[in-house]
Amino acid sequence: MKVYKIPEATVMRLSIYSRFLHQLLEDEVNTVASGDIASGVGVSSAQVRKDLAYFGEFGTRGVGYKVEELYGHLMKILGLDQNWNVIIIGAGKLGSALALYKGFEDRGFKVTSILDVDNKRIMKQIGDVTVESLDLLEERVREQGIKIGVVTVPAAAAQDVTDQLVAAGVKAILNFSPRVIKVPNDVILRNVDLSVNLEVLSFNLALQK
Amino acid sequence: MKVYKIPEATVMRLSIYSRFLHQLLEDEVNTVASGDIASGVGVSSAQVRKDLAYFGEFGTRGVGYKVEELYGHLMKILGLDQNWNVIIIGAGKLGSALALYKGFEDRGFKVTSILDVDNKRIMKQIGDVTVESLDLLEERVREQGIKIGVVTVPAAAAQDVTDQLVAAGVKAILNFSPRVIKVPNDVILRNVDLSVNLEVLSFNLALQK
DNA sequence: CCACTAAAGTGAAACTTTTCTCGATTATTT
DNA sequence: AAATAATCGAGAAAAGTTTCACTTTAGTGG
Repeated sequence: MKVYKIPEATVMRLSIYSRFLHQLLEDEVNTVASGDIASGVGVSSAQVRKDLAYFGEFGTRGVGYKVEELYGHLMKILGLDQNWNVIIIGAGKLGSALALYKGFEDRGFKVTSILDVDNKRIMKQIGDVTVESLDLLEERVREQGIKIGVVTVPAAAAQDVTDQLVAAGVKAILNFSPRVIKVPNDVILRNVDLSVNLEVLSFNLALQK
Repeated sequence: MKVYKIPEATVMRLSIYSRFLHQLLEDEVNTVASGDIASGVGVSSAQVRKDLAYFGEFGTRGVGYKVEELYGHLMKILGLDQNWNVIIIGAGKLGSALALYKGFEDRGFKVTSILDVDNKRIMKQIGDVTVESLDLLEERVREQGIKIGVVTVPAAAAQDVTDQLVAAGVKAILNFSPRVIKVPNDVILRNVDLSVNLEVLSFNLALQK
């Protein structure tokens, strides 16, 4: 089985499957068929099986998958069998909300640093992290072994902050700013553009009128 | 030219192109080639032309596109030649951050209602909107002509809140809760799953190790 | 222990999206 | 006025993704 290139859509679905399995675990369900997962998350059963097939054979023909076992596999595949320290740059409303977002902690992401340039925000307490100066970026990344950075600064500052994260050795960046930013090839970038998402809705609404 | 089915990826890129064009407008650039847009937002020039081709012929061969004109077309296509009133359900950190998010206002999305079930949040002031009881959902949707709802409630409440939005006549939903929710066919749904995004990063980091 | 049923796994087909290539058109230069 | 350069638009090709249909295997009931 070749694991050359996994479609990003597959990875996103795996993440969703894993959360669905977690629900099943809590309900003490032991086995689950691809069709159950499929109807639970709104895809086809063939899709579920194809997605899993990239990584191995986890099921038993005629029976299905053991929930706990498959869940373990998925968490491992997603790299969630470990904890990740995360740094957030930008302590505005969005950065603060993300820092306090329970969904991250539940999945093994721990926000260990929040930095900002604005003196009014520095020293502010967010959860159990204190906002610090952006000058400490490199130091915090190094001492906390941070691989993942989250950018929640205004568009104008996004590229600059990203460059600093890259220079400090961060390997993956989640960008919430509404600006296209560039990173070297060996750094993984994902954009969560809140406006784009609303605009896709707007487009579809305008279309059906 | 058939406008039967536009890929969602195309719509998302149009949104990004339009913001890039807005920058050019501010810099008083008059014309732009598909290649300029392409390198500005990190796609291929053929991709830009194909995306635009779904909607018409906006350029001049040998020359390029008039920035202002193309910008106007894109805004129209995206349904941003009008303002949209938006209701947010869930006045927690994330809901509050979104309500105050400047990027929405800039693009014609106005948050006119924020509702919650929690009495501790009701009456709170967020920007110039006061948090109100979820009981007012139908009333506010009706009187404010709301088509777009944003769900920022905990996973357990997401489906229930969504059903209420649908019942009230909302036609498009942006779901931030980490739960797969179901809507009728005629309602447009988009999910912004913050954890999924981090997990895609985690997957790729784990892969390259 | 054999027939039957359920469901995973898989190769091929269908479909979708992106990239390539090239003819057409416009502006510019000589 | 003709040659040249730039760049769009579109059909074809390529690549990628999803769905289909079938084969295989494990468990179950007679």
